[in-house]
Amino acid sequence: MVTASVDQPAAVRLSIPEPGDPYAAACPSRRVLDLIGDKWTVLVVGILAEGTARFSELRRRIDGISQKMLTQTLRMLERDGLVHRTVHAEVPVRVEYSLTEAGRTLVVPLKALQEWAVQHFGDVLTAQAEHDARSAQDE
Amino acid sequence: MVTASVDQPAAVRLSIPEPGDPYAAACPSRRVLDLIGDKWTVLVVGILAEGTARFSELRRRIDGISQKMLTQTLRMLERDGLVHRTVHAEVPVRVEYSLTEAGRTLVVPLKALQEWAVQHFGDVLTAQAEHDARSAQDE
DNA sequence: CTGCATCCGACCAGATACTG
DNA sequence: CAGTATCTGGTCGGATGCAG
Repeated sequence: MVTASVDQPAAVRLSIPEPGDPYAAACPSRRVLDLIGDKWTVLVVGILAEGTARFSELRRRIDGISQKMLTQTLRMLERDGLVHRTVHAEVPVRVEYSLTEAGRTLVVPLKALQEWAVQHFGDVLTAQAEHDARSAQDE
Repeated sequence: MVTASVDQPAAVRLSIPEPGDPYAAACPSRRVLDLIGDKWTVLVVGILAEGTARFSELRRRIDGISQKMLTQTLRMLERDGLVHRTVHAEVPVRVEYSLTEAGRTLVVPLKALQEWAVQHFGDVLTAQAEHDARSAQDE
């Protein structure tokens, strides 16, 4: 996998405005945006923010997620150091997931986003309906 | 255009727990998460937060975005009522984009997220490197 | 219970060519 | 300058079957 040293594309001739400028393709902070770009990540972190949860609990509470996607999301979060995985050597196996210290810091901005979503999705839907109605007329 | 027909899975047999519960697949707030799930959206809104910008300016400042993706992103944001599009009937044509009132409310949580990204991507990269090193050992 | 491996269809996104 | 149209490879993600 390796994150390869992307050779600075010629496109970036401007000095970088800030230390971590997401607008430069080469900037690693882009990877972080990809992280939240995964729609499941937001939901998983949201649940783990409440406390430790088992695999099957996550699966049950996140409506529509497949086993594959949940595993994949958790692996990624683990790799990023945001989620901790604990395997209890019992039979049957019990696996628990929880946020790490770093993971907990992500909760704050994520909650803000979630609240925005809840507060504004009504407006968004209305705007969509109006827009679509107008588009249909123009045909 | 795409807008994807949301397939209502039979899985949604539960009544929706809360007015806007993102954990229910049927809840429209999921669509809002999809919105920010688009990695370009965050960057476009970030630039427009500074003020009006032309198409080519956006294209230039967002390193790596294709013309097609920029158009698509802007159309989506326009449909959602977050971005306003103004066409100046000149030659050559000039088109300007700006955030609507609703769009500006999105800037706040998005900025928070961007700041988190800038502040923590170092930790994330470190965690990844350690994780990968450990994985390589186990082989 | 928790996961990995595989197959496979659907959608995404880049490249290219053309228009007002 | 600011798009639209189309073709296509690549990726995502669900379903299924198997394993520790």
